[in-house]
Amino acid sequence: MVKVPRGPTRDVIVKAAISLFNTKGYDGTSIRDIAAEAKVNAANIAYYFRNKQGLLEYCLTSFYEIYIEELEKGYSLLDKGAEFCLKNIVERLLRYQCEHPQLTRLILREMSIDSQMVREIMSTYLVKERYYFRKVLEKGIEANEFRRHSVPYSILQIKGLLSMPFLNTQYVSEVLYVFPHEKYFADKYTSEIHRWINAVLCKEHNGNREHLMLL
Amino acid sequence: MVKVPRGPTRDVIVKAAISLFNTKGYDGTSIRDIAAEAKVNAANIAYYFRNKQGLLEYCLTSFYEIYIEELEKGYSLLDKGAEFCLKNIVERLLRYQCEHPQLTRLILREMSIDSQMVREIMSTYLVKERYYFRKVLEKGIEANEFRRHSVPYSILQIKGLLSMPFLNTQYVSEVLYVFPHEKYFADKYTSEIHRWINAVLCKEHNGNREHLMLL
DNA sequence: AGAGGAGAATTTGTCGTTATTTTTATAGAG
DNA sequence: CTCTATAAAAATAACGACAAATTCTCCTCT
Repeated sequence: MVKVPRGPTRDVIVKAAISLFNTKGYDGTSIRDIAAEAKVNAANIAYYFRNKQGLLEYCLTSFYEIYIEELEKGYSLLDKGAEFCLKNIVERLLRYQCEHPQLTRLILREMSIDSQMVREIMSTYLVKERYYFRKVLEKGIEANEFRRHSVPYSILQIKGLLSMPFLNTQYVSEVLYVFPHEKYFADKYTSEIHRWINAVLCKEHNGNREHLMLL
Repeated sequence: MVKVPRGPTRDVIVKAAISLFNTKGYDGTSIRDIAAEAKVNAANIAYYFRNKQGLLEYCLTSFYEIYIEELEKGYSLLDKGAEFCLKNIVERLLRYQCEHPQLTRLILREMSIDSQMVREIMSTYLVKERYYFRKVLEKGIEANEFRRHSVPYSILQIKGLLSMPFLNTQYVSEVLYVFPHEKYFADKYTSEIHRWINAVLCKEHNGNREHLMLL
């Protein structure tokens, strides 16, 4: 965990860094770029975050701290039923990701690189994430709410459904064209994933067969 | 399209480049890295591919040429029904991607960066890809095979399902643990997506409600 | 006055690229 | 078959640009 001095300059730097990492990639962004974008001196970044890697670590951890908190809030509802719990988790995570689309995209991308650095930073969070998902799905099968299915595969699918909209702007732009108000996107997309949960995971379910048309 | 001299050295370079781009990212890989990995001199890369970007272009286009060909082969079966056609497309694309996991991952990652370069190289192929998917889905709705649904959203989902396994090795490793023989992964995963097509897209369908359990 | 935050300059290293040279392969003439 | 002219392929060396990190200097508060 990175310990970082506080101050208004710090937040300006973080904001600029996230934006640039997002559009140009971590390796493609220089400290000078960030300094220019944030309108601060390059040496300040070293002061606040020790070095470039420290800045990235701070961005990632500060995001995932909250992300896992949201996940845990949803998970705490497991006693109200696996389906309800899973849908709540999906809603929370999606809303949070929609509030931080740049970071979400950045993480998805940098995670796919074999740099030990990002892997190490994230691995703790990812283990937790998978753990909670697995518990919910297993509980659902146990409680006869969900059909028997391959849990790791379903986790992979859920994670994919949650990640997709942030990964490829080309495809998302088409969806956003259909859902023009971005602020409603989280809600709309949440309900789409809920329909997926109904159709693929749940056993026979009232309303399961309703039309998928949203337009 | 890039015109590139032939020769055994060229293929060695391409192989090394794909491997390194995949693990370290395009910006994170230097021409010297590639040269070292391929055990050739750095200047040869410039000789063969003009410059670093030329090398990337060659990697991407040579992949996507075949990718689109496979897509078109599947699309040509549209008169045999939208469901059949879509499943065939999925099977082809997934098999092809499984044969080139590194390139698939590389493309997914670099596409998500706002570099005009990659975007420009890929845009033609992506337009074609979306066009074919859209046609198949619209045909399916028209022919009353598929339920009415949001086509752009479904394309996003299909594309996501196809991309997921290559994006995040952490999650995939769990799936591969379940399906230990990698060569069968394409088949297994294809059948999972087929089940998705049945559950989410198709109207009432015999065998639709069978268990999803694969183990 | 002194501590700590911010800017400037310097150092060191690496990047992509190019210009040039050396080696290898190919083909034609004697 | 040999020798040489010619082109292709590969290796070498070096340039200019810019990156990150470090150090030094200046400024501003209490």
